[in-house]
Amino acid sequence: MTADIVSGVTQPPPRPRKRSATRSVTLSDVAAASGVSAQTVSRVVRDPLSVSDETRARVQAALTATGYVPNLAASNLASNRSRTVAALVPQINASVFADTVHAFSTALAAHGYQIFVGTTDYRPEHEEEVLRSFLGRRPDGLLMVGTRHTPGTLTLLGAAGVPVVETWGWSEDPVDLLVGFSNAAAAAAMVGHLVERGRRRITFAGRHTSGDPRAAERLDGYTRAVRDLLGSEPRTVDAGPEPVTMDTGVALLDLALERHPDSDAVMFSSDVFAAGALQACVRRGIDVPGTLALAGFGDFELARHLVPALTTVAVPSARIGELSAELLLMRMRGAPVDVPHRDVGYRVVAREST
Amino acid sequence: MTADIVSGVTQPPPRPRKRSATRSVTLSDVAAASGVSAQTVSRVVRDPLSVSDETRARVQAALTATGYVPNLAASNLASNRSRTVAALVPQINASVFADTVHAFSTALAAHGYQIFVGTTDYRPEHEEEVLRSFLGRRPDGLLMVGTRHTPGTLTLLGAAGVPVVETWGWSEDPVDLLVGFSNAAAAAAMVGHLVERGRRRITFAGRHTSGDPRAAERLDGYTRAVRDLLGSEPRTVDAGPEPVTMDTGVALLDLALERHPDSDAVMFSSDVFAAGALQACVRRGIDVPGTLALAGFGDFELARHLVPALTTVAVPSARIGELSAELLLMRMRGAPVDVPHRDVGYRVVAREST
DNA sequence: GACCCTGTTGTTAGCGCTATCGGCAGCGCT
DNA sequence: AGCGCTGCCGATAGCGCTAACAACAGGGTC
Repeated sequence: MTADIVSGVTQPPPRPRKRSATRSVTLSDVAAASGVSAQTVSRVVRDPLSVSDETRARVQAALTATGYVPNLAASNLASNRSRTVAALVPQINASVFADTVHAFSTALAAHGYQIFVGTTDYRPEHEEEVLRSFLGRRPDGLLMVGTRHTPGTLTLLGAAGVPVVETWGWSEDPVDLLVGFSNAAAAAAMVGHLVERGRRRITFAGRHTSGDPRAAERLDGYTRAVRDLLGSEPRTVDAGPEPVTMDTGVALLDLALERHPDSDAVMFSSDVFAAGALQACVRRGIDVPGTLALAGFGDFELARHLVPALTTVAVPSARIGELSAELLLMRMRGAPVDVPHRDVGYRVVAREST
Repeated sequence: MTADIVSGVTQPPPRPRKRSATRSVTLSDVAAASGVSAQTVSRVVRDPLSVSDETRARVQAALTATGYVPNLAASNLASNRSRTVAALVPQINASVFADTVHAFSTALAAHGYQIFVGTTDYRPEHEEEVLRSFLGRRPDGLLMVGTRHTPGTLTLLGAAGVPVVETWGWSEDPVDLLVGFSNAAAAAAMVGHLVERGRRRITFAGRHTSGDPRAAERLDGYTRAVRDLLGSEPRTVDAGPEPVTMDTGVALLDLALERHPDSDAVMFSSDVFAAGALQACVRRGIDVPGTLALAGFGDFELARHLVPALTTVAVPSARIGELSAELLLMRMRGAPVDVPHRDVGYRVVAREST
């Protein structure tokens, strides 16, 4: 509009640009209200002790008076740190992973990190997509359930250069950190237990062909153990892409009884399946463990309450979350991690159902 | 731009500032690689059709060649939209809420939103803290479980000016959107069912004094119904701050039998409690429903599998998530929401345990 | 030819915050 | 007085992206 004459040169008229300005309180608002610079307010927010008592008090008063809420996006951008950690799990509503995530989240929240949870719905190709969208947030760390990944996932992880913990499995060649146990060994141990209880015709029932690598690993362990201990061929039934529900467990039981009618034990890849099957047996009057022994995996709370109580493999879900948080914190701080791969083990819990 | 002599005034020489530059690929990297401006690359990423076929192809090639992953923090800051929605739930590992969150998340992910989940651990004061940290991300929308909030929470919500859906309850005076049902009415309906089945000495067992407003509302509904239908005083037992587990359910059963030994029915504030109690009865040889009727709340999958199958109140958890997403999407788009408060109802599911 | 479209691309100026450096006072020591 | 140090605070320049506008070509209309 008005072209002013400044130092003899015509300045281009500064056009006012409109932005849909955020309606919220900014650092400079607080700065103005307390008579200091924005930088000082930022210091009060992030490291109060680096500011004199007097100034701090004044700024803090202004902080509460204005109701300032920091804009983390701006903070991330400026500091190149997001104070965010992403967790990639197959399902939130699967309680085992929920326990891990809960412990992980609690431990990290204590250090000022927020946790993003993403679900892959047991679809490996989905993992890549979710990961990509998460990396857009530039997380400072990453937790993943599983140790098997697509090449695309590995490329993304490599390019991102973010600390990663893989969990719930075991690998000879982890991406970075690893907190887990051998699903195969755990399943083999369960076979050992069943054999010890005199079972000889053990069937494995799970969802091992449709995107659950952990179930597949358990199947491997089962297969090897059956061959080693009993010298017999594996007998398996598969749930395909069916969801991990008690209904599916009942269906698996039916399948097992149909395909392998001489089974004297069925071990499931999850307590959820086993619980469904167990209740179905009770309802039908199939004697457990007299006629048929049943075993699960995971040691959900449910397992010990059922009648008969369910034999299962206990896995320290919450411990996995805690330990993952611990290792990740060290790595994010740049501290050396002495033992980056931790085996948390498993435990066969013998109960009434076998 | 450069420091030259402008209008006879010597400009101070610009010192080069060092920043710990992000190692990752930026828009301008891609722009340079494909010979267009950064803005055009941005357009290709966000709205491919606004760019000519030829340019788009070239840019997309560069995009995959460089492995570009957008920095969402920068995007948020510039556009003042985060494409993020936050969900505040009491617990992730409580499967009912997990179903809601899952449905919510799935519905919104389809529209490009990412979901932050935060847990309050059934502590209202914690809600405020979590909310504050979430608002730092400037979410475009918010889902909250519950309709009762602290004044501090309400202030935060008001100042933030973000669309909000309250869920899992009912309120005469919602903050904004509301997708839920009356917990009180649902509990009353359960009392009605029990009375219909001939029960007269009904005990309510729950966790209603320690930060679970929904359990408290159910208690209210129970109390009113008992007075109205039976003209008797309420009999209740409380779990205090104990977690919502089957163990606690057993403890509640013990408490009920001790305090109100003449009870002919116990209704629990959650299926988890009821399931624990039910299995304890089976184990102890207490005839259900002969001696004692048991009822839960939530209609978890477990309920219909138990023997005897558990009578409960079915609540459309997933539907709540879906509908919330729907309403929130409309509001976030700025579209008018015709019916901003939706009652999704409940349903008493009579099974063998009563 | 003047005019107004439409479609496509580039330019500019931030969004709100923090890293980095500079400045200045106050102190202790030589 | 001179020096260095520490504690505190402010000024400046971005972080990587997008909104808003500018620019321009090509086409049609009158």
